[in-house]
Order: sequence, then C-alpha cells, then structure tokens
Amino acid sequence: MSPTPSTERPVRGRRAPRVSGDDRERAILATAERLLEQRPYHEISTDDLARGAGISRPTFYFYFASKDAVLLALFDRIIEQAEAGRVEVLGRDRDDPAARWREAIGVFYETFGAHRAVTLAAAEVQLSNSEVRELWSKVMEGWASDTAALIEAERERGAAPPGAPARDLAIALIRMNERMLHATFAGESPSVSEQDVVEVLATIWLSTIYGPAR
Amino acid sequence: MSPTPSTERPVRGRRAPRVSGDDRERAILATAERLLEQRPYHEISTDDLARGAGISRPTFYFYFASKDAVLLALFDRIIEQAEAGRVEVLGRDRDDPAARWREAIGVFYETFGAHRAVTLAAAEVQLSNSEVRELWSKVMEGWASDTAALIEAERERGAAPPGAPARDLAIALIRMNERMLHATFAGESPSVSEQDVVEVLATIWLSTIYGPAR
DNA sequence: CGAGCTGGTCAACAGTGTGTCGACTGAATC
DNA sequence: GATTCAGTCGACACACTGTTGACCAGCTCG
Repeated sequence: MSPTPSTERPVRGRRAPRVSGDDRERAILATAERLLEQRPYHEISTDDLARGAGISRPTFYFYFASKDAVLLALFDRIIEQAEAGRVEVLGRDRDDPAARWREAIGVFYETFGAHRAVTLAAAEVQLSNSEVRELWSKVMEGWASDTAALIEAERERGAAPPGAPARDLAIALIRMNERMLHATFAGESPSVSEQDVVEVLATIWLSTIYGPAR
Repeated sequence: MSPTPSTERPVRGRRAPRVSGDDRERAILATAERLLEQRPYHEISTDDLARGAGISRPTFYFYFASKDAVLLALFDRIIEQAEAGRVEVLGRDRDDPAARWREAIGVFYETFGAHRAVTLAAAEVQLSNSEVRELWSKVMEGWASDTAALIEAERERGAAPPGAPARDLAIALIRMNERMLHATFAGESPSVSEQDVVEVLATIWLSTIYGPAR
C-alpha cells in the first residue's frame, strides 16, 4: 500500500482498525466506484456516497475528509498497480525491445481500463485538485525516466536519430498516451477502435524512437 | 463571428443590441478573462463576475445563462481564431511541406497562448461540459482531416511508410499537441522549456509522417 | 459492579453558491 | 400621459458542503 493520502482524517488509527469501521470505509469506496460507473464525478454528492454506504452524511465525514479524498484513495490503488506493471514489464529482459515497449503500453491501457470510471473521474478533477495531479504525475515521471533512458541508449547505439532532448520527447509521447487514454474511455472519437489504440500509439512511439517502417 | 452559443439567453435580440447592454456584456467577458488570469475557473463565482462588471448577480443572468456560458463565449472567439489560423497556414502553398506543418503547430500554440487563462479554464471544464467539449473538438476535427490527408498523400508518394490508419495516427498526434498545450500553460513539467515545445512536437509529427532524421 | 473512555453515529446548524421571481425604473414610442 | 420594454435588483428557494454537539454502545480498569 502507498502512504496514506493527506486528505484522509488523521484521527482514525490506521493500525488498529475496527472491523465495522473498515467495513464502512470499504462500503464507501465501493459505492463511489459503482456510482462513477453510472454518472460523472461532479454529479455525485457526498450524500449519494453516504446513502449508498448506508450511513448519514456526517458519518461519511468521519471516514473521509471530502469527496475528493474518496476518489484519491480509489485512484491511489490504481496508480500503484500501474506503477508495478510498468516496472514489471520494462524491467523484464526480452529479445525485442520494441515489443517490450509495445507490451508496456498495452499493460498501461489494461490497468487503467479495468477502472475506467475512476480514471475518468481523476481526469475530471486533475485540473482542480493538486493531490490527484501529483498522484498522476508519479506514473508519468516513472515513464519519463525509463523512456528518456531508452531513447538515449538507442542514440548511443546509433539506432535512434539525434534531435530534441530525449526527456522532452519522452514527456510528449507519454502525454499523448495519457490524452488518448482519457479520450478512449470518455468515448470521444469513436472512429478509433479501442483495440487499435495501443497499436497506433506504439507506431508513433517506435517511429519517434527508431524511425518508421522497420 | 460564429453562431451564438446555445447557453446564451435567446431572449436578447442579437440584431438590435442596446449600447449599454452590449457594454455590460463586454464588461462581463472582460472581467471573466481578467479573473481567470488570477485564479482558476472553479474559484470564480457568478457573483465575482457580476461585481467585477459592476452589476448584481440577477442582472448577470440577464446577459448570460450561467458561468459556463461566459467561458463558452470567450472560448468560442479563440476557437474561431485557431480555426482561421490553421486554414490559413495549411492552405498556403509552400516549398517545404514539413516546414509548413511546423509553422501550423507554432500558430496553434501562439493562438491559444495569447489566451492561456481561458484555454486552461476550458480544459478544466471540458470533462463536465459538453458544449465546451464540442467546441474544442471542432478544432481537433479540422486538424484531423488535414493531417490524415497529408499522411495519405505522403504514403501514395511513397515518402511515408504504411501502417496504422492515417486518421488514427492523425488523431493521436493532435491529442498529443492538445495535452502538451494544456500542460505547458498549467506549468506542469517545467523541464520542457516553453519555446522548445513546438520543436519537440514537430519532431514527433515529422518522424511519424516522414520518418526521422531528415 | 459502575465510572469513564473511545469509536462510532447523526440531527441540526451555518455557510456558500446557484438560479428564479416579481416588483421597480427610466427611456423611448405611440 | 399612457404604454411598452430592456434593464435592474432584493429576496427567495434550493442544493450542496462541512461542522458542532449530543448521544450511544461496548470495552476496560479500579
């Protein structure tokens, strides 16, 4: 588990959780994820979450400091998975580095795809909530380092062309993935079929890193 | 000018605007843009807008149906400019198509950069307001058509490699630009200097379309 | 046993923001 | 001088957030 998000009540002892208390907490989280699958974040109130978990609104505030804190807890779990997935796939030694990269992008999509409602809600809140933003940038940072390192390595090998700073290229590529992820989940541009997205992204990544048509 | 956004009061005769009435409307728009340069959209209330324009809150509602409608009007003007800019630059006949494309990306950045506060606010609202989203997708659609056409043309000429559908590639590239635009304006990742962004994006675009290192 | 602590619960309150209603004004217009 | 109508706002109804204070049930320790 990751460190406790700061918006959560510090009062509650994390070490000695009451059974019933933890049940409530789980009920709130489950309710949030369920409701997010039905309507967007801004159309869900703390009252909805409380009622959904079978408690009153003040009691809700006993468990979470705000609606955002619930989302943060939900999102945190996904971020952890995504981080673990990236480290796993990119750390693996494999014959074809390009294939490894394509697979990492696929895993990225699958991890967030398994919780698209939460992912979309996080995107919705990102601009106005710095904690969610920082959580997200954690994943982005990991990708940026790995990708920049790859580009530089390929440049030294002579396989990749020189040009703009490797890190800048990496960040732009990652942001593309991020935006496409959200767009796909939000159902924007239905023209691009969801299965093909990873292939399209991989094409651009590999064109940029190695050159096209390999 | 573009068609009147639908959230604006239909009551007000667009054809016979009172001088003082138009002044008020302008005052509200100016106030909104000014306040957005100071704090994010969600921290601005209709009361702030009304007071800033020297009127009461109910009077504000005489001119705009909501806070979102103000942003929509503001954003609409920028969208028009961006559209005009794209058509202008990409329509120009020029020796080097790659340079033309690079220039178009630069103009895209400059147009929105001249109103970054409004652009950021639009980004903030995009997920929860379909009208803003549609306005934005208008620009994206124009770029998608042009870009897809270019890729297909280059493929026929044999300069561009075959692969994923041209339109899908185009959309991914455009979304990258979109995300980088917002990130730059929001001050995310200060590592990438703002001047270099266009160069980085152009590198990826041209790598994808023509192959790298040209 | 019973006094007291503690996690848990909620009715009621205070505050902030949105959007509407209805009455009012003052300058055209007839 | 009456009528109309864009423009204006005080006051209201409502929705949502976050807090306070009283209360209860179970545990624990003298």
